[in-house]
Amino acid sequence: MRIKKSIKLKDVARAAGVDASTVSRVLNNETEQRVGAETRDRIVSAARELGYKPNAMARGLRTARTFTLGIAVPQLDNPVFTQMMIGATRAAHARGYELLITLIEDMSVDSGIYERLASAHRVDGLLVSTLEPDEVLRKVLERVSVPYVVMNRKARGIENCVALDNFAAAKQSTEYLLSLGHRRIGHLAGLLNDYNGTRRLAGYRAALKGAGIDPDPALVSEAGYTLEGGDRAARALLRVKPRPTAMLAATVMSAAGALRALHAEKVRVPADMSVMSTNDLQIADTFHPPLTTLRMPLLEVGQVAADGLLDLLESKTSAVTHLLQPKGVVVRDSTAAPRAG
Amino acid sequence: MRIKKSIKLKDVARAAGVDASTVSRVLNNETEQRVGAETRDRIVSAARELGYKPNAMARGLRTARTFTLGIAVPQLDNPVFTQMMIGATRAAHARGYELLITLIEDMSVDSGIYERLASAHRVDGLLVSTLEPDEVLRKVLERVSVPYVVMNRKARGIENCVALDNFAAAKQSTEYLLSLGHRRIGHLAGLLNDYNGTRRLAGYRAALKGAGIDPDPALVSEAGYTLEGGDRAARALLRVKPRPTAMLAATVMSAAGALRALHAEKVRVPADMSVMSTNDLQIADTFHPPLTTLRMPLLEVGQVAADGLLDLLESKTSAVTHLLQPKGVVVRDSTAAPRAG
DNA sequence: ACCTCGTGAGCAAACGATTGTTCAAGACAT
DNA sequence: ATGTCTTGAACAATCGTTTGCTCACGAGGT
Repeated sequence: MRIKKSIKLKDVARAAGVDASTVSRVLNNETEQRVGAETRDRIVSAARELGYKPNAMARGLRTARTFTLGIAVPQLDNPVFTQMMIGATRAAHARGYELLITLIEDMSVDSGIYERLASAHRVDGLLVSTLEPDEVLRKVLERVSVPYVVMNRKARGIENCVALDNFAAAKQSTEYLLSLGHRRIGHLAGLLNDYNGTRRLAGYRAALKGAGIDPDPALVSEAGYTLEGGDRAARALLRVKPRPTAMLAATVMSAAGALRALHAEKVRVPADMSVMSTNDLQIADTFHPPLTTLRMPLLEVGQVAADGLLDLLESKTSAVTHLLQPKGVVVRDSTAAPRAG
Repeated sequence: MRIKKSIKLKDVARAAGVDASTVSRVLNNETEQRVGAETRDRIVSAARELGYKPNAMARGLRTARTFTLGIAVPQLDNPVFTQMMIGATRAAHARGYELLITLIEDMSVDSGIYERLASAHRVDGLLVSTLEPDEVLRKVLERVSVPYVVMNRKARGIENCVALDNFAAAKQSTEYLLSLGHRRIGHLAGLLNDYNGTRRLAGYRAALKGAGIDPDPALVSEAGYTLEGGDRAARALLRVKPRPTAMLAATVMSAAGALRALHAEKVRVPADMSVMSTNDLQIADTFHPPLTTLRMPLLEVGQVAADGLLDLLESKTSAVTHLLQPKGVVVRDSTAAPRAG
């Protein structure tokens, strides 16, 4: 393949008739350092003309900064994570950083983020998203030698987290269903032992109480975040008497499972049952009927986390803790008022 | 945040009572170089004990190898690209390489992959997937100073490509529909000016001819790769007389659009119309009815491309050209025999 | 006229690893 | 006992940048 000799600082220096150190200072905008205006011009144009790009390795060695962020996610075939990645890459690129991606399939055994990234001086900081329990996460992260921000959860004992306000999400979703006239609303809960799952359950309950309804524990069924889970949990709710008129799913995937179960049981959506999800994905449009959702700023989680991490690195801030708010209901066709009577 | 002093080669050398150069040779398994067995043991255990990890920047500077691959994709919210990324990360990690991700929104203006990655010595090679026309792609890539492999297409004038055999995919899909008894099969084509789209169309035609059926041009409607496109193209096919009994969509997304249109037009699937897609995605399971597809080795595209690129880098091969084959029909519920008569 | 000071730019030493070359010491043959 | 090999390991240069320091020169103050 093509071999092009690369332009070095020295080449620019020679072209401009100055020392390499002077070129370096000019190109790095050292305002404190004094360089004549005319010399500066000569250097800048020489650099542009030659198409000079600093060697990232050399610079990284000298300055101990890589201008690279690591992002560790457990899956790539889940839109939740890829949305965050999109936000993170945008933010990183906008500030001149690159993104090194690493898949952490099992954090408790695979210490990749420590060994490969942090310890090898490949990244200046880490963005981490994971499904592991808090203690496991903390244990891994305490070995990490660079600043980090945890995405999409609030973990005990970890300061820098950017999470979604899933309490508000479930509350607002439930309130939307209430506003349609539903009184018996079932909840296909996420995992009830994790942060996001418990926050959603609390938000759902808060909305009901706010409407003067006493939450019925029989209407909560743990579905996790999968199609199968949603299917199973929806069937469980169908057996409850009196039957609910609406179901609030934690995720789009579990809502899809619910829709499948409802189709199978010949329950019409939305005529006999409304279904909605506390978060939104593009594929909600492909469902039958298209799924009403609450739009959550998933992309912004990545963006805010990356920006926060960079602020941390540049000492513009000392802590990154955000709780991002829902962005409103996306009304599609899976919700309607309950049938009279 | 935590600052840990990092262990350097010199630290290991001091601990083992030898010179840094000797440590380097041992740790890099220089079989040619002679080092006493006892010394070797002492070094290895000292390195392990101290938890030594070579500084990637320093090594990269000296060796002009970064052990990093760049991967450039136009979107991250499209499973086609994320599947390839999964394969690529697995292959890269397995061979000790990291993956630097970059989003190329518009290749003709954004020369990111050249400026930021190749020219700055941040990557040893590039994996590129893009939707741009061949000429644009070639123009951008000819500036790139590192080896590269193009994923998911065969581009004119570019040697190293890993593509899917979409001719075979469309042919096998069509043959499956034929085997169910369908004779009038519509094709929701991809874009007819790109490589994959034309290959699929050809495969679809070949299958029909193989069954002694003369392809009816009226049964081909360009749908592109979107929900809307699939909806529109499906409606067009419904107007053709006599009406087809099956539709072959290029992608899962356009099939979703077709399902939507068929629901709206009260055409039952699969009773009145079979629908299938020439490629598979997880979300096909969430459709109503679940979509019959052909499984394509999307993940393997990334894997093979990354492995090929690494072979290229290590001079184990001089060219990477693969055409990956379909992996069989995934029968779900959207296909059935046509109704008698 | 001499000393001081400010300005602009070069010198040279890092950063941490790799690698060509040199060197010391023991083995062996003459 | 002397010279030649072989073996094991140290020495030192180098990769391309950044950055502390030195230095030359001209201006300005006394």
